[in-house]
Amino acid sequence: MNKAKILVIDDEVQLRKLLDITLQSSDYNVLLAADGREGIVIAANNRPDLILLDLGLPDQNGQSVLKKLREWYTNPIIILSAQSNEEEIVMALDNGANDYLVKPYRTGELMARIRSLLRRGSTDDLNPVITSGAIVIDLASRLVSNNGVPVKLTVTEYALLILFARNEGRVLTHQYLLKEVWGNSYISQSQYLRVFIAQLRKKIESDPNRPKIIVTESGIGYRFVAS
Amino acid sequence: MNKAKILVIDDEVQLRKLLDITLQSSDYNVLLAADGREGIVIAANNRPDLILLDLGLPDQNGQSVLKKLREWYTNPIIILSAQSNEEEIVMALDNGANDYLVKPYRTGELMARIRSLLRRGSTDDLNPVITSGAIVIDLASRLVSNNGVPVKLTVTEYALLILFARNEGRVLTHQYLLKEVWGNSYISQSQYLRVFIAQLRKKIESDPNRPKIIVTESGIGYRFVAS
DNA sequence: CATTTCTTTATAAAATCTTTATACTTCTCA
DNA sequence: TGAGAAGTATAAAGATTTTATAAAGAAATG
Repeated sequence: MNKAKILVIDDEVQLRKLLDITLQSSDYNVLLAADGREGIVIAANNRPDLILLDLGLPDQNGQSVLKKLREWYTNPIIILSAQSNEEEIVMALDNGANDYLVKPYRTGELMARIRSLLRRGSTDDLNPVITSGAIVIDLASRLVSNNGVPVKLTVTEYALLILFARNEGRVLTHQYLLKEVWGNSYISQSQYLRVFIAQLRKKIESDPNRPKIIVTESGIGYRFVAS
Repeated sequence: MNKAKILVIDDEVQLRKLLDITLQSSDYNVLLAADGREGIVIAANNRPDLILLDLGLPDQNGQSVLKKLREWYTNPIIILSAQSNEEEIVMALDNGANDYLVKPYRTGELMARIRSLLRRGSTDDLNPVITSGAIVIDLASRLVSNNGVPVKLTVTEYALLILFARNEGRVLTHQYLLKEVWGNSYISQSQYLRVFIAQLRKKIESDPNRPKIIVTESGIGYRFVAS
């Protein structure tokens, strides 16, 4: 899964920095904007997955920034504000905010609310898939298929295939493959590797005698070729 | 546009009545439940567009009601609670709540938050039912049937099956399954898992010796295959 | 207390890994 | 070029690990 992008629009430097650190440590990609105008520009260019918007912005009324964003921006927007009067909250929510937190807010709660909003919105569940010719590797489901037909791989075979797929086009030496899949103590067991390469080819190559996906580089190692 | 249906689950009569009146005057259809058990039943039968859930319920822990609802209910859930401690809020949000309001809340704000949540969502999804071959899992009524014949499952078996069904096609590791169903301290008890998998297969597979629904991925875990 | 469900243990079966044997390919250098 | 060496491919047998299942005792349920 890809890191979610979060845009923070806040005029206070300290708060911006604090949020930056907090969000980064929760493994989000963070974008920062110091005022509404800048926020709108960055949002338009980067399409963040979520926006944290401080209502007490200097350059324009926060509510109008919210409205402008909502003209085209459909992902969640959370309002952070020192204002706790109901009128302001209701207006923000009716202007398209998905949540409203009164400052000082609690970090854990903010993070939970962010998770909650990202959870639903993430309809574009991009599950990472690697393809080479007829074979498709679905990393999230740990599923490999050849021409749509599921291929059953053992743990070791799968580890080997993944390693190849991740280094598509590159020659991987025997030592490297043995070290990565079996561990340091197996580095000299190259016969080992051959047995598994043969098994893998039997399962994914259309003609195992003339391999096109896992190609031998005599004396060095093997190479995974995607078409 | 049709009136939105809102289910209120709250044990206090006065609050329930107050919400009933407030919501009706905002032109919603209101359903009322006095405890978690009743709430789940009404939710299953009526598929409300939104649920207001009071966490201080008498019959069971509110968080567990929330979890049970979330097994199949996908529309917004707003938590109302007297508890304002962060832990409780974070837990509720992570258990699938879309919002959390601390009592006493302001009516106008609650209404705005309801509008906000109804604005997006309302992707009226059909029956939360999962099928694989002859077996049918009705998540809303917690009913499993094999060729139309009801299958009797223990709580643990059901929890396991649900976990599989929600991750159809994906390989679930032993550790993950053990953690989710039995808790962190059971992570290494994989023999355990095998016993329950065997039991489940005996109940739902047409030929338990050649399983087609719960497939073994040797060395890793199991995979649920829907047809 | 009877019944159901959970937990543990034992053992058989299956799948996978490891090793061995042998044939095949590619490379090297007289 | 072609014979030997080095490297590679593959099948298959044996060893090991992982999985399936029954069954018996413990705990929970009602």
